Amino acid sequence: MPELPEVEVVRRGLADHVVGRTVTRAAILGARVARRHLPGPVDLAARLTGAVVRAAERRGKYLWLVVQGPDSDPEALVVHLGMSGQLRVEAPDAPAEKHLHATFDLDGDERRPNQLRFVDQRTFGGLFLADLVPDPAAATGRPAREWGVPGTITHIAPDPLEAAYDQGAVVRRLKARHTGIKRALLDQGLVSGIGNIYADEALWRAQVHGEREAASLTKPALGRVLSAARDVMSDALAAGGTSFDALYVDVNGQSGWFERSLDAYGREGQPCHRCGRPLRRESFMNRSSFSCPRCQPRPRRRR
DNA sequence: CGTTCCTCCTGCTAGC
DNA sequence: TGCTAGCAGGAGGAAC
Repeated sequence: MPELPEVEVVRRGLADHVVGRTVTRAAILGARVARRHLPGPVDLAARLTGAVVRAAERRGKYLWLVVQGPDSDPEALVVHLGMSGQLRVEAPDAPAEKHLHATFDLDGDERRPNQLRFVDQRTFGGLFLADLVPDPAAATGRPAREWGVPGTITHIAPDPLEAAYDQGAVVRRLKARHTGIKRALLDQGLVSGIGNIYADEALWRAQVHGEREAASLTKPALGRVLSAARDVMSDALAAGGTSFDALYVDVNGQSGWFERSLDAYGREGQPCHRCGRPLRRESFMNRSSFSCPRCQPRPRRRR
């Protein structure tokens, strides 16, 4: 499942293979992939045709291409991969994938594949156009984003790897949250980019159970959780960023996933890498959570 | 506003 | 063998 590191690998691939090129033809296959583009798929395709790709940007799990038509201001083609979305760069005559939802032909460069494709099995992902606005989360005294951010995703908080991220501010907001720390980590309005896998990894590193009430943790403990989240995603990016094929903007998440060294997620019954106790799996928020019964004791009262 | 719950979707696996 | 149920889960919106 693509979380911040996987999406960043995709963004880097787009920066290498798509930025600077012009969309000569756009095709949206089916309405669902463009459901968040309110004017509809025909409008989306029409507005992309002839646009130049200026940049590839990301905040948390959201990705966007800065695109600019010949007579218009730059705008954002926002892409969310959902659970199974992939962006690939391929030859236009490559066989259509089973769950192909959009194609974007890119202007001629005979040495490079020249069709960007959006493929998504579970169709939680999608594409839409948005105006670019100044980043409301820009921290004073830090470099602002050159192109701004899409206006429709200003509710998404900065992620731990970007300049606008302010860990102290997130700690202060966590101190006011009367909910489980894991639930809070997954709230993209508080800190973005963390999904179920990296939430479990961060909590394992910080030795905190996910059902501990956020507000009940000390500020230093909250800081350790957030630092662990930043570090584990940074480590995953370093490990996954090296192995993608030039023909694929993303390896699809799979090869990065298998090579990743996880300490908690999916390790039910396997020994804790710190203390040796078998890890447990708990069902929580209708999804699985993995933790060490010794290093991450459950809170006495729920939450 | 904060918080919780539900829903969207397909493919794979476990169990009968 | 073939069926069903359960599971995976990001994010938005409804409901309280």
